[in-house]
Amino acid sequence: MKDITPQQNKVLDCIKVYIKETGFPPTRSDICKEMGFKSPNSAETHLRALEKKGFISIASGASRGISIINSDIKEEASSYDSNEYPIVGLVAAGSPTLASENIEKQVNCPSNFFSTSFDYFLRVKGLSMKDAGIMEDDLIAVKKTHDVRNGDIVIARIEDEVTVKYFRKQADDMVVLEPANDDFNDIEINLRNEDFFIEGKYVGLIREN
Amino acid sequence: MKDITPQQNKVLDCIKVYIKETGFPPTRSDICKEMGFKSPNSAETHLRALEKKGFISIASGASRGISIINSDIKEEASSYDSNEYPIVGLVAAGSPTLASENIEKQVNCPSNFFSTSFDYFLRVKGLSMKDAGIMEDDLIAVKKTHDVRNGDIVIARIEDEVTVKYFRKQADDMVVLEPANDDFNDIEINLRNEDFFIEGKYVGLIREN
DNA sequence: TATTATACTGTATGTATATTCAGTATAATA
DNA sequence: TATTATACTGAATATACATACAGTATAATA
Repeated sequence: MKDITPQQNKVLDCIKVYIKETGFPPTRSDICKEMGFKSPNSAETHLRALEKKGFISIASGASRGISIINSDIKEEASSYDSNEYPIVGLVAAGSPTLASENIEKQVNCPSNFFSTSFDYFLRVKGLSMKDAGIMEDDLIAVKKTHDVRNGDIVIARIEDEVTVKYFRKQADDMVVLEPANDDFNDIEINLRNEDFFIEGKYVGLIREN
Repeated sequence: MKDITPQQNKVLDCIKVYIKETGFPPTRSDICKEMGFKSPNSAETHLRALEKKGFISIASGASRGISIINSDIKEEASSYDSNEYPIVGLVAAGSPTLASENIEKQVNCPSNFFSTSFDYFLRVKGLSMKDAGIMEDDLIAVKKTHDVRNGDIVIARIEDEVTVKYFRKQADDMVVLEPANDDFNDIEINLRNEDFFIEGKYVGLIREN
């Protein structure tokens, strides 16, 4: 996923504001009015770019069929610096962020709760990161990013499986995911022939007892 | 606000579910599919009734122009009560709660953040509870209470030392504090001749990375 | 250098959609 | 008893809207 451009970010913000104010997404024409465009195609191309980069999804054929992916729509809404963050279950298949049916619930949390901002909570399954103090059913705060360094704890997707592990880039085409538990083995990934994706970075943890 | 009929309630629910799942409101036709109606006018009349009763608003002329009034999200936001909680350093001497000079800082946190209410955060020193996933510098949410049971993780004070351990009452005059780390030994306390005090109970944990 | 991504204007069109009108039927008010 | 609210079917229509096509222009890659 490439970075968002300033103009695309403006369009994305404008969509979020529109939804917040009206309760439903804008049409291409609405976006033009807000942004000052004179052609609906200006909005259209921005939407396609945002879709391609994973910030929104567009329902084909449907009017106003825009939905924000893992957004902080309420960001501007709340006068306090708190947000609703989704708790995503670490289920077997697919990207954890995209599947709306995976959202357990929304929790309210100050947005500056951790030193690093974050996008969602992931409920941990298994004990592969036990020695890092990450236990079953813990909620880990995930920041969506691809900028990870050796030694970071990352949320990665290999094929259809999502996992939390230490990240280590061994070579240009080789990544090793290391568990923090002697009962588990390292996972070696050949980037050339395996579908590997960094969903984000572990920036904090919450445990309810 | 007038009473809603069961059927209207079903329609309202169906709209809410649709928005939650797709990110945008349904058309009259979508409602028909969900509800089993055969005419878009069935949906239309229900929408008008719901609008009249103040449950939704309908933007004239706009497609999918339905917005939910008094939605769950807004209710949650308005009933959101947050508090400042002190972070107390687990320093050598004295009760952790009382010493104001021990307060690292105040953090904002929703009061219903953990299933159990709590009173302050304690910054953990040492690794004696490592196998319980409690690591150095973690913040543990502490509820001030004396009602603890065997197996609970408690914040206890022995003489002038504050510690976090598993609690086990061995006999009427004997309490054992068990660490979650093989490198540490159990602490046996004779209640008759030792100054022992339960500061509170561990109800949650927060870690910043 | 050719190509791709960004960032637009402007026109056109099929269809998705809101919305009205015409009915049928039942239960609850006034 | 007349009226109003509820709960639908079915058809018709103006328009709201997505979306494709045809351009122009600039900056960033390969």
